Amino acid sequence: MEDKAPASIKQFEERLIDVSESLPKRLRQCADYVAANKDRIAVSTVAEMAEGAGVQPSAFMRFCRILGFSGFSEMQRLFRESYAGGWPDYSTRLKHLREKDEGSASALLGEFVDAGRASLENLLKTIDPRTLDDAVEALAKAQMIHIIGLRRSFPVASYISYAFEKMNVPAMLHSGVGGLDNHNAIRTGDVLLAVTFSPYSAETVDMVEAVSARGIPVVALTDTIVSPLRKFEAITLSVSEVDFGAFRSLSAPLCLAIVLSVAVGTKRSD
Amino acid sequence: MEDKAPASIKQFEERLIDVSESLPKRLRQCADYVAANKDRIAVSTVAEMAEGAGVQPSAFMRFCRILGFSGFSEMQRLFRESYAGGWPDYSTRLKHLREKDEGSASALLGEFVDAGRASLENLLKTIDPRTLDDAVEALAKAQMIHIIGLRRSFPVASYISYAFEKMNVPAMLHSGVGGLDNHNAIRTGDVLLAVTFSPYSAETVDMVEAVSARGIPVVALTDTIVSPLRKFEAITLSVSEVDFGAFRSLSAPLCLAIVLSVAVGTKRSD
DNA sequence: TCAAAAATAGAATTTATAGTCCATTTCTGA
DNA sequence: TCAGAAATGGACTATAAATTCTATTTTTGA
Repeated sequence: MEDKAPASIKQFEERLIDVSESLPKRLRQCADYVAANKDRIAVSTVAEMAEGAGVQPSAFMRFCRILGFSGFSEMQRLFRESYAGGWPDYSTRLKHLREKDEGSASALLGEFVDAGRASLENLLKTIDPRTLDDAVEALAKAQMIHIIGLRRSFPVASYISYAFEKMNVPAMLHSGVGGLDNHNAIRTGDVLLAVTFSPYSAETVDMVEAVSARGIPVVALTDTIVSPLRKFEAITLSVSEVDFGAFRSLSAPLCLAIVLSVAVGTKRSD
Repeated sequence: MEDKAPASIKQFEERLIDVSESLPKRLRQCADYVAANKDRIAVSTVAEMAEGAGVQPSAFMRFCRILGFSGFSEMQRLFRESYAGGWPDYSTRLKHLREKDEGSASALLGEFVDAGRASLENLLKTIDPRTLDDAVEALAKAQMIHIIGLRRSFPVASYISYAFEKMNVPAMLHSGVGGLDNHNAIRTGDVLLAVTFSPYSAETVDMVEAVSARGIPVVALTDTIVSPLRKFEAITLSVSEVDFGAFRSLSAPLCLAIVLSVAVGTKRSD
């Protein structure tokens, strides 16, 4: 009843405060319980919420209506969506895009910008500061930093290499030019910084394996936890970038890469 | 199948890593999607998860079983229970990071993420759709696309090169390996795609000049309007990236680069 | 104190979602 | 190349959850 449903958590909270003054007993219990347990809404059933509030499910339903929702489900949707951070569903959006705008370049731009922003936001949420610190620490102590990252990961690797050079950090980019490998350049006291994303290039995985076996520390920049680099003892920073079609904009990995570089550069200059 | 269900997120992750090596295609997709979107499990239905992973719901069910659960619900319960509801939203989280020890790696991360987001937003506002279309048009008509971008711009250039190759667009990256230039590879009918940001590398500017004089079309990806490339007749896409300290995260240029690549690739395949 | 209105509890119904089954396709190894 | 095994897609069923309905209780105000 009343007007329309809150469209954001903020609006929801305002509405809750508004309304809670003038509520009868049971509905008041609902309001109090919800206020204290907002985070449960996304993952509970009405029955559970009702029990928590000490009321009947039907009472809880009435409460949802008073807040302006059509029912519990609608209210729950608000919380579920805002939780997952609005990770957009790209495969379907891409389909739409194809049909609608015939993939006009500016429409594409909008999608990629969106994907990039979501990825960056997610990066902030998922990176563990401790692991990041460990990675910086390890790299800062290295005599020399070896960087590998091929194919899709090559832009990231090359940017790290550029940044290190600018900051006078001794680093070597293993780009495999001319098929010349330089595995033997990696010596005790050095650290390997490996960048790889699905599909993981065999060369990178091999190098990590070989180097790791020799007891040389490895810092890995990869996607998700199922990356093959997990097998080895490496300090692993995982970043997930939203796919859009077959491509990713690399925003998040690059952002992390530059942070890593600057942090290492700063630490070393102390 | 297998033994018993994981009893914690940690066990869940271990299990996921364990099995993910040896999974067939569809189940592998499930594993990858789940690894990258763990937070979604608590608030999604099987149908949604399956769609996200690009598989049938029944395949996703099989996947849950392989992980040791009796079905999706049991797996979901694990995540719902351990769901602490931790959403400090993006802006408050960012504030925290900033306030926390200045110069720590995570604080830096906050700054770069923010800079990246701002740059992307700005990109959307400043790109002229007409110019973008012109650029796509020109590149799509090219017999061969030559790409140049050195130093700071090299990651962008190399990513474009990667994307073109994936989409079967004939392209050549002029990376200057070994100081071997291949200026003569650029022939009538080709187009040059030049990427350069301040400080503009002389090699790139020279190449644009030479090529432009021969009447070969040039598409330039550069920053601001004072770029030296302005002198030549080029289709110029300008992107400004927010600086943070001496470095930029390249989010915006890369985003534009990938859009350009995908648009060109799509157009050519018609 | 009593009648009317509002609120509530619990059962009944509807809907959404998980979970199952089997025909078809795709791999694998001789 | 082919037979057997594994994997897959999609329709089907069972189940759990949301929602509605109504009889009963509680509150309100004259």
